[in-house]
Amino acid sequence: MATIHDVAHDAGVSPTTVSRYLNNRIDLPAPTAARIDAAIAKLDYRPNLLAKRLSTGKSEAIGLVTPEIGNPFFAELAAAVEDEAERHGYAVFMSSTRGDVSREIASLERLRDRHVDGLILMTNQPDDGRLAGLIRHNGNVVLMDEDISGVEAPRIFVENERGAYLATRHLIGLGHRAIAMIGGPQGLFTVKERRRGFERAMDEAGCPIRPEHVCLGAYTREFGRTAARAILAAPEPPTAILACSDYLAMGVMQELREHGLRVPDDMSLVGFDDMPFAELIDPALT
Amino acid sequence: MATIHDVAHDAGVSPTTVSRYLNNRIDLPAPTAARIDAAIAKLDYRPNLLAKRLSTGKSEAIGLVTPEIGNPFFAELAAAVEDEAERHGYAVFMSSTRGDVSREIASLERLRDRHVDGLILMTNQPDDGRLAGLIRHNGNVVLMDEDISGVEAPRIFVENERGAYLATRHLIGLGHRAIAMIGGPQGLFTVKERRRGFERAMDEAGCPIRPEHVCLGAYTREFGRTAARAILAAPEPPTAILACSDYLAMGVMQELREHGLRVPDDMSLVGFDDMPFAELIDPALT
DNA sequence: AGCCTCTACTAAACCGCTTTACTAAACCGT
DNA sequence: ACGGTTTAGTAAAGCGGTTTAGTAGAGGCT
Repeated sequence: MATIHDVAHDAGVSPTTVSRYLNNRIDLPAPTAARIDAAIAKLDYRPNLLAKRLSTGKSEAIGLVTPEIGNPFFAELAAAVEDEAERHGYAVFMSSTRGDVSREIASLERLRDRHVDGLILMTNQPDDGRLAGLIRHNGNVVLMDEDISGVEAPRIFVENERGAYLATRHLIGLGHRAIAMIGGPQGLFTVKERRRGFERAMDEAGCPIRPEHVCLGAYTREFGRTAARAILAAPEPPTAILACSDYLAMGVMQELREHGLRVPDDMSLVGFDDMPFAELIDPALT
Repeated sequence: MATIHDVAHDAGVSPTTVSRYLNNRIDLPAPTAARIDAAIAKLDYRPNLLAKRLSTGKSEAIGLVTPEIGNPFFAELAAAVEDEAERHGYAVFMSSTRGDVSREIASLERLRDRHVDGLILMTNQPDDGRLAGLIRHNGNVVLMDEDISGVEAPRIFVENERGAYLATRHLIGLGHRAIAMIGGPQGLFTVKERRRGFERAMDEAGCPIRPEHVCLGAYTREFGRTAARAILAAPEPPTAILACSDYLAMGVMQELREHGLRVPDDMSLVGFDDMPFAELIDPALT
């Protein structure tokens, strides 16, 4: 493959000139520029990215770390990230951590090793301090969806508290007073916030919250089922459930169905996230 | 950051020796190895990947090109690819083409530009020859899910013909004789194969296929709806539909629902792909 | 004429690692 | 004692760009 030297030689200039011309760091007289352009076209020259990166110290890539890329919620975010990155000439390295901290750490090491210039990090479990430490040390990390405490980094979140508040208001508006809430892992930022929104709505409406109607555990369909089972077994079951993710809601729905309960006739259900397929299931998920 | 030179100096050897030692290209006496290890630990040395890549000419990354990473079918494949790549120390650069040929071409250019060492390519539309040409020229491409004609490349496919055959047999086994088929874009490998399977099953059972019961167009939910509408409007509607992707099936389901038809009471429906959420919708998608 | 400024470049160092070709010294058998 | 082999390395040339510091020559001003 042609190198910048070949181009320079063909155009009768130095490699420096070609490099600077290609990077818009120099204004060349039209004839010279034309000669370089011609040489590039003739030799089908493409700059060697590997060399460029070593030279500049930039990898022109960002990492996108999600708990599970196969989860439509994250996949959709990933697609959007990729779109924007591409617009800026950046590549996106995606990885799924499967809730494994060591994989999250590995992605931060990729950052340190200059594999990527920056990282968009989404986690879904409480941090034991290790992530926070690494992020502080490396910089160039943006947190998304879920917070990591003790970190100074740009962060982008859903309005968790408000979302849960509105969802709960919705159920209260339908006449429900005994409402259960199912959420993700205890200690997680989104869980706390959504719970706060739920509690605020309930408080404002003067609805008591029974402790056994609040189930926290994981943002998985399986936990949705487990929690629904527990809630149904409670002495005084609720008439509505706020599931703090659509995955949870799907699990709840399955469990309800197996108990012969119909949504929304026998039990009202609201999800959180509005995943692309939420509207496809029957009944469509609120 | 420490470089290989710093390590070499600290350990009292040459950079060559450190490099060879780290790449297992040399057997060093234990004391020397220990000195190098100590120096690495002391200096917290991490090889500069950018430099390594320039030197070796390998990017240690592969590209994964999907029509839409937000589509669970591809997202799940992506997660599996990532798993395996990581096991081999490779990163995965993912991209969604949105069915845009120019994006598919761009990904092949990344291959040429050594952005990635190889490519796993999934397309979902017929190629006009441009892709085939580029692939032939670049090499190191693996085709997945969908074929591109005129290309010599490793390829991994679903058993399309057999899948459609079995699905159709299933419907026939339930007593259906008038079965419609909805598929993706005309000319696509998977479409042809699945259609062949459908036709074979129908032929074997002696069931006639009405031309207006075969709708080809796109692997989208929207086309599923359109096709279902057309099929319902046919003079003699079928009693069952084979939708050649779960996305199509979802569209069909929605349309049926809006027509007040129940699945499977009023119309049988079988999907293709077994997407992760296929079992979650109600009724669960066969 | 002499000095300054501007244009249009370039030489060479550098990024940090890999790899080829080579050597000094120790060992070994006869 | 000597030639051959093995051990334990090393020097230096890449890989292909970018960038800093600089220069030759033309033109302008006094």
